[in-house]
Amino acid sequence: MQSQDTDKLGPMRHSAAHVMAEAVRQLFPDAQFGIGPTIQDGFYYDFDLPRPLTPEDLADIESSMRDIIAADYPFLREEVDKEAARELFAHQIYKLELIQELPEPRLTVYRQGSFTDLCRGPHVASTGQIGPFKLLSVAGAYWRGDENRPMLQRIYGTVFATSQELAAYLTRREEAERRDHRRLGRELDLFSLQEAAGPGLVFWHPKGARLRRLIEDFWVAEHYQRGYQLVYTPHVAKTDLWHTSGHWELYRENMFSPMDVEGQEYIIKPMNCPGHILMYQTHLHSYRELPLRWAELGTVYRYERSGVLHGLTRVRGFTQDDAHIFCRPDQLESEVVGVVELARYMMETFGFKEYEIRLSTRPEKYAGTLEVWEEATATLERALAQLALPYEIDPGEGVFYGPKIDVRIKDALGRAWQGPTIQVDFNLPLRFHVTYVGEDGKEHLVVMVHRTVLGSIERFLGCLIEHYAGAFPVWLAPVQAVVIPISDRHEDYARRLAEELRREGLRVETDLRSERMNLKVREAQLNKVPYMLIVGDKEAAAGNLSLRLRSGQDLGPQTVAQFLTRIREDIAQKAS
RNA sequence: GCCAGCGUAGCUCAGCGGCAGAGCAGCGGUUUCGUAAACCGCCGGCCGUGGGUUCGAGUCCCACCGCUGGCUCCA
Repeated sequence: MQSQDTDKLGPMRHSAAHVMAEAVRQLFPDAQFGIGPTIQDGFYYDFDLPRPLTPEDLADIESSMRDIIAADYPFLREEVDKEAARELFAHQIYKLELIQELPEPRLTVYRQGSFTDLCRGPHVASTGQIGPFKLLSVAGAYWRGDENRPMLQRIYGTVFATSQELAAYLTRREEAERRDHRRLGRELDLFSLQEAAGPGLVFWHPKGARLRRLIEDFWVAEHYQRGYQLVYTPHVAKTDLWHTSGHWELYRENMFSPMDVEGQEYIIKPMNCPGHILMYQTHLHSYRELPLRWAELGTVYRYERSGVLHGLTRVRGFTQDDAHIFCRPDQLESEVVGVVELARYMMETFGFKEYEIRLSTRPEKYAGTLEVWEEATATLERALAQLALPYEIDPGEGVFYGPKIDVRIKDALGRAWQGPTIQVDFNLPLRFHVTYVGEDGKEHLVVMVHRTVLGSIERFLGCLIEHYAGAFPVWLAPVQAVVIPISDRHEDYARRLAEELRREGLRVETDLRSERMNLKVREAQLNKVPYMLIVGDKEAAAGNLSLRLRSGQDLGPQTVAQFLTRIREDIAQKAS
């Protein structure tokens, strides 16, 4: 059923793109046309127009599209040779470029009504078969994705087979907006970004800091348990170090400018690896010591172009949950397995049940020899096979210094986020001459693995906020319970109850404002506090509490012991 | 960085050449209440910043800063 729908949806969306192009040409007869493909949730078409599009234009285009659809023009497929195609699109510079580059001698064009487009198809039989649609937004897009080429105007739209599905899609977008971490970050008072400080720099408010610390504590405990050791390294280092590492040459565009300190140049670190390597080199290492797994919640600063900054997910200062594993070649496979297992455990703990794994192989520009690349890539494949994990190969997408495994996690709305990454590095051990003394008494180059499981704390928290829609499970909730007295005379009891629970290690607040209970319940609910403990005459007399969940459920009277059992269970399970 | 849009009170927004507004939040009071908003009052603004046009500029123009949606890039 699903596949039937998607089978129809593709041609429908592609056809809608053609209809949109026709409508745009009605409005702008001199428009130059780029390409108009289908995408994940709809379609787009790129145009070169004499003036910028306005929201009113979108409405006009939509109504022309409705006319074209109502007229039910058939889509006519036609095969032409390149010469004929060039004539057909004689005034369309972008189409001519496409024709020029297509390898096939014969091309296809599709006509509907008065409009003809170069297109492989397929399309629906006629414009009338296009389902309910909506144009969504206008954006600039470089021709062929190249920032040195002209910028075209792209219109995004979507089509569904039924109006119910279209409505469901639009509702899903609204839901995503409600969960937006930037909005929830403000509403729940978790973090802020401030113009006075500069863009892309995050301020963690007390509640957000609490959340962050809880995640970091969990992260630290898991790492110690799995044989990692924690380290700390400085935030700045002499520019020379970055020359040695190769970052100055290869990563400079992402680095902040050097600063002068007593005539020496220093740079704020964009990565943690050189620091770990310097520590490694403070003494000789025997093959018996390896692997060394050094982890650091390392805060790095990278220059990002202003236009790419976005909430917590793209910032200029962030903390990587970084680790570098120094190991022997024969240890690489088991180390990779260990990292993937750790990553999987952490992701599942945070409620991410679905993910996709990609293995990126050797790019065109690379460090090291073909042999090491092949060996390392094969090792990564063996590790994934050992774990029986399905994965896709991304050819040529590896970093210049080694192949990598990327994990993309899916959140509660099915959106994909960049999660754990594991990268083998052949470059830095060579550049810094990072070695160990082997069984044979000789020096051997270590194999170095860079890995993160959360990516960066900032981005991960952004993702987590949206995943949970701000309603964090009890073990992560900045405030786990709020005690709500019904009237002033229950204040003492409320205080004592909160104090008792805090002594049990729980994060409990009291709401002693001179407000009605209804308001306090409402606000606790809006703040997504998991438990509301309501206390009035009956509770004060009985020494118990009345329990309400943020789901709205009223569980009635509970003893303190009952509540403790319940919440401890939640915390232990890292559930709800 | 590029294209487009947007910056008015802490937040959400109205005002679009002629006296800066509303709701919520905050503060003060009244109310002491049984599971999602009690009532009354008060405070609150270099209308993002700088320049220009005009008798007069939140309002029109220019530049810069920031944000939003994309593009490119990315943890």
